Amino acid sequence: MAKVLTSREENYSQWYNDLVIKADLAENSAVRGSMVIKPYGYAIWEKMQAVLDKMFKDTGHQNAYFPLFIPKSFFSKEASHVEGFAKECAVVTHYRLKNDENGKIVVDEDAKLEEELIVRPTSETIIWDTYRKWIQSYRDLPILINQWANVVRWEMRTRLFLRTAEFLWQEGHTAHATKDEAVAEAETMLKVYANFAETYMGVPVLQGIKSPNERFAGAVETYCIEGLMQDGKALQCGTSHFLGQNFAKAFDVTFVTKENKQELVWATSWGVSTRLMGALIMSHSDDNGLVLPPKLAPIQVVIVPIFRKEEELKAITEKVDGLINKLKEKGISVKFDNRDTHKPGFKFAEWELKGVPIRLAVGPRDLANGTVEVARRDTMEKEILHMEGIEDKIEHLLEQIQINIYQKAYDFRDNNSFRVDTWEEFKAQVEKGGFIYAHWDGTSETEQKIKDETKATIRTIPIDGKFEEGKCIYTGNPSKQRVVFAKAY
RNA sequence: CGGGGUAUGGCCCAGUCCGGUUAAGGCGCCUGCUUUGGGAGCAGGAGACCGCAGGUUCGAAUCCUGCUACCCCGACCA
Repeated sequence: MAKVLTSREENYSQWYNDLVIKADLAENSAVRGSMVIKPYGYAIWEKMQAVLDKMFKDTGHQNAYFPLFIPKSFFSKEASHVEGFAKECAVVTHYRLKNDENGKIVVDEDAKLEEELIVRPTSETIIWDTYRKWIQSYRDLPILINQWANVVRWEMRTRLFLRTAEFLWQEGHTAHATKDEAVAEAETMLKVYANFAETYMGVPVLQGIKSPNERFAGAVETYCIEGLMQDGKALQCGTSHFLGQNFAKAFDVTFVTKENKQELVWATSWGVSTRLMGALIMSHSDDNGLVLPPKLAPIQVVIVPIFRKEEELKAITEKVDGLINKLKEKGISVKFDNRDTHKPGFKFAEWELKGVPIRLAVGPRDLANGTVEVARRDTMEKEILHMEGIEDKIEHLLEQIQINIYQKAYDFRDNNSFRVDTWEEFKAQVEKGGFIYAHWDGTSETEQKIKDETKATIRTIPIDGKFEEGKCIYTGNPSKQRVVFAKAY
């Protein structure tokens, strides 16, 4: 088989870059750091959106849309928030172009904006400025809103899906009357994300909270789900924030309680982005290409006819037409690849590269025997089955593949999670990769020093982590719980 | 923003050191024939102001100057 991908062993990040391009998911654009998401890649994102959107609505949220542009003055109202994002903001300063004396298009300096506009890196500020107008009484609460949007963070170094200057995401922004309710909301959405990652993406994730160093700018507490990629590096797959009353204070959002008292509103925000595409790719795929979980695959079953003459294709088409309908009735997406411009071998390789979970091949031999060749992408196994009742077997096989993909990723994480108790051991393990459960004294200084010396950061402090007395890996100071360290994307 | 590298048909790239007149090859593309159960073969064909702007020269992809873009490594980050 002709090799089109760099192998993972040879160069993991090159493998990833090759795969994104070759599987037709996305490509670099004319704009530095911004990508074009191609139809096949976007189809996966759309499936993710559809599932998540339903999950959000099932938990009581509604969609809305807020502006792309945020007045600079709004942005500077919450001190730690602005500090966190200031260095990566795109700023709009003018609203008109003109021809200069040489006929070149230039910015019209006369069209300077009174107040500069920030291109949103996230929407807390514009949303909380709006919520002030929406909220007067406890009767107006809670507000449970989500928006699907693009945001811009002017990153210095970018990678397709994992970090781009502009990316797509959803951001939920909720307002509550009590602290407990807001905390519960942040935790609920974390569970939604974890459920989505595991059940649909087949990516096992650790759930926990972020250390202060890794916390979202403006949050009181940041919750996260963390996945482990095949190269042993961690990838944050989603975050949910308990924002306390920070934004309510900054934007003066108060409400009157039943007891007629003025109080500040409690807030949360939560988001997942097209970065999930990166997690999906890096969790399951192999040296032959993408491996997609059936629940998110744009095409779940591809049928490749094997034929010499048009009459043969016609006979095969008649035979598989019924099967295609039966599969569609089951809600299974099928592609009949009847192109006569490519040979079967080419198609096999191409659909493997694109990660289609199941491939059926039907040729003259099968027509004679009433059979079909079934190949599954995750294990690359092939078997010949009778056409009779094949649709039930395919439905079942898709479920099996979904389970197997998750199990494989789970086992990988399990085999790459380590408990480490000495600094020497820790440094050695960081080099090898994986999740490292170690004791930490709870201070930002120690975390920073560990990061400076090893590049490993605290990915999460597990929520369901067992409390256990121990000594900090770095300082030897007492610790009550192991936290998870790893090198991260 | 530091350090390194690259720029030549749609893509990968040779040629650049040492200047010389049809800019080589592979992939892909088009046409035809033969093929089709794991990325087909043969024959023919189209496609390039050699990143941009100057300069040196009889002559520049090649030498000089300036610029721009992209990639890799760091600092920053979902």
